[in-house]
Amino acid sequence: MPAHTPNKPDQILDAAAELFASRQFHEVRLEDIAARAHVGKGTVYTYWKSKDEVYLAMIRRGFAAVNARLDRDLPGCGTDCWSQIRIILQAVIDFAFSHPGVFRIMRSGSLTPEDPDLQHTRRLLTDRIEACLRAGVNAGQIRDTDPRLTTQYLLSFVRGAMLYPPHDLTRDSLLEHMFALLQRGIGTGDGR
Amino acid sequence: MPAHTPNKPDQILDAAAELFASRQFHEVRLEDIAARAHVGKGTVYTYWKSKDEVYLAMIRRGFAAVNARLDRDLPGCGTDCWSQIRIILQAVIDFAFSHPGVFRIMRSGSLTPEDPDLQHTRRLLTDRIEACLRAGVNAGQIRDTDPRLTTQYLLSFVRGAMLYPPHDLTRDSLLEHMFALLQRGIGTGDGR
Amino acid sequence: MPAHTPNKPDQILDAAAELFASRQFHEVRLEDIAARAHVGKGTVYTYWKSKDEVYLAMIRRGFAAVNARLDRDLPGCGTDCWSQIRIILQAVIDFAFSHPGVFRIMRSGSLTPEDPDLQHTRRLLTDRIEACLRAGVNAGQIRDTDPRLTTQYLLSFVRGAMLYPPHDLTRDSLLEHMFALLQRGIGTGDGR
Amino acid sequence: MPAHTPNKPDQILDAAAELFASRQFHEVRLEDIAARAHVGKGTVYTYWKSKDEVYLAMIRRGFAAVNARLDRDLPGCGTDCWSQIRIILQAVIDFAFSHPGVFRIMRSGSLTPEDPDLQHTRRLLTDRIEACLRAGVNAGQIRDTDPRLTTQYLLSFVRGAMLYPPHDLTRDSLLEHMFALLQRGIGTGDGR
DNA sequence: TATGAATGAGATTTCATTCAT
DNA sequence: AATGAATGAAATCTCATTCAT
Repeated sequence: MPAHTPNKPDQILDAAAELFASRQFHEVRLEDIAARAHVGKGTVYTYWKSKDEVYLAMIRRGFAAVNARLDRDLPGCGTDCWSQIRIILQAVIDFAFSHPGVFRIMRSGSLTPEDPDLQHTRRLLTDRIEACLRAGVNAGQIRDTDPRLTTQYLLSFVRGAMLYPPHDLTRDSLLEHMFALLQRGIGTGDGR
Repeated sequence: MPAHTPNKPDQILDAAAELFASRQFHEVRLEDIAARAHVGKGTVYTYWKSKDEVYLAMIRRGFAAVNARLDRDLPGCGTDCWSQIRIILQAVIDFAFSHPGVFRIMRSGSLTPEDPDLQHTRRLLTDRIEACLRAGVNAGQIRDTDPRLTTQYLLSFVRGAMLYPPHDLTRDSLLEHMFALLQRGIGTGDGR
Repeated sequence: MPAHTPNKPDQILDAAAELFASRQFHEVRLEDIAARAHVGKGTVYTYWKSKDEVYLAMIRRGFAAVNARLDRDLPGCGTDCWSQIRIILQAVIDFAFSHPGVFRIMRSGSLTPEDPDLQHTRRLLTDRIEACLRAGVNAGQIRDTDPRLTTQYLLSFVRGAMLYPPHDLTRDSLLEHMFALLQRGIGTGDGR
Repeated sequence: MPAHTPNKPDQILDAAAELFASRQFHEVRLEDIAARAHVGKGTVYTYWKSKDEVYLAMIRRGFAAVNARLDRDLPGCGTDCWSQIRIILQAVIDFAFSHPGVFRIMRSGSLTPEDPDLQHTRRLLTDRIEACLRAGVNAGQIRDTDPRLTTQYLLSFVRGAMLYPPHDLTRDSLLEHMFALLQRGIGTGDGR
């Protein structure tokens, strides 16, 4: 019995993620999700109350995954804001490349109604990025009149790139392109 | 016949735009669109042959509007790439502020199936931006390893800003913030 | 075009009545009702919001029919309470024989939740019977310590008789048997 | 082992009785019954093989209880038919007050399909009442053209009274009201 | 014997679409 | 061209029942 056997809920969310990634919400039948997860329709309903809840759970898990990655990587990278920004970009880009469909939905802004749980998990991520930018401003390494806006840019960068990607896009090329744009766009050249 | 009386198809697309702006595709009933446009359900079908077609028509109209604005404003602004970029940003931001829901959808990447007509209209816009960037590179005013990617950034910037906007966001503040980021991020400082 | 062609709602309630008469609520599929009424499933939903609503509407119509019959017959039968009781019994028995299943349900006491509309229509009938009994008491033709209770008896009589009927039960034999029991049971022998 | 601890099957039927009393068959989930009886869902299936069987068992138990009461009380009350009728009314009314929901269902006439076992148990009760009435007719104490019908009345009386009871209804007031109606309605005045 | 997670048949309900007017 | 009553395919969701433990 391999230790990494996904439990039922994760197994179902994996299936949901794959399907919602390639089709609109209403084009995915709950039965398809169940079938792909190799469980019965009814089993899905033992974990969530409706198809909407499955959808939300899948997105929440996406944000949680990025947050978990940052929990792991940020503490060890020192206090230099540009190092941190690089770590953040790496985490976001890695997730976006691994789960492009989920990442697109995470930034779709079309969840009605926004549930509080999801709102919270998303805020965790954006607050983190914003805090990093503000720290950079305070340290004189960043000049930015609106870090809140820049936070949104950063996430939207990645989504836009994934949406209509140049044919030779790789994780690294995207990372370097974005990092260069940011460093020149809001960097002060200090910090060394 | 006053010029500002929208004709029936536009009236219907206006209604569709308002509704799709705040709810997912499957949450908007064709009946809702008809009701809000003050026409019968059947009338919608005299202009388009399905709900999907109405959705696509609404988005196409969005891209067409931005393109029309650029047709009008770009020719008169000279050949300086930064002037042109400013005009482009202004056009996109203006549209996004006037029709936030439609703009979000125009960049939603969830059109299934992608119809060729729409693909064409969208290309018209992105090609235009890309051409402008490349001209800047050639003129030595822009340093950019991947103008295609930067084109996507530019549009995604706006979408991201509109999605979770800071409370004090205005057309002008967004324009200046983005323009500054771009000019420092990919500008060479030459060209004046 | 015959004037008595039932309109769609009545046509549907007729079908519902026939089916609910012979099977439990959950054994009747909405599709069966629609099929028997020769309409599409969706048509039923243009008139009522749910299967429950159809069920309630059918019962309300039952009470309304008995009330209508009394509206027609009671005014012309004079003020003698025993004549009136006979008219009432006749109306109730006639309805019960014509629509045994519906009548059983009308007295099933198992509607959850009781909707106010139905409660009202039922009260119209029971109040009428009770008023008749009280008038008889006041006129010295009836001796009854609890006309409210007797009203319930009267309706339950009919239901009980229909439920497990002796093989030779007819409208007339039931009417006479009940009338005799009542006249001797609560009559004073006065009034002639 | 205290004698009043209900065994598991009775415990389950008690739970079923409480639930079926206030809701329609299809509104009660087997899971609800199990939960209220503090047993697992599967346990119910070790005693009966379907939800229908539980329902029937509950009703059979109701008739059996009334029959048992009559087995106890009738033998000792002599041969006078009016004493016996009083005993019968008392038994039925007592049961109806203790288990109003079950009694309503016992007389609901909506058991599908009628199972032979239940039919038998019910006949035991009605035959007993009918026999008592016929004995009274033979003894000249009762004048009744159709004792079978009267038997149904008697049970329906109680049901009707319980269904929409006057606010001040008690076991005794109901007993006296019914007894008076019957005695005057079908009594001959002889027998004392 | 007792359990409750898992199941899927089958129910209700919705809503895009049609078409007679 | 304009309508909206009628439709039924197809979706979501429920819950009686099973069965491995």
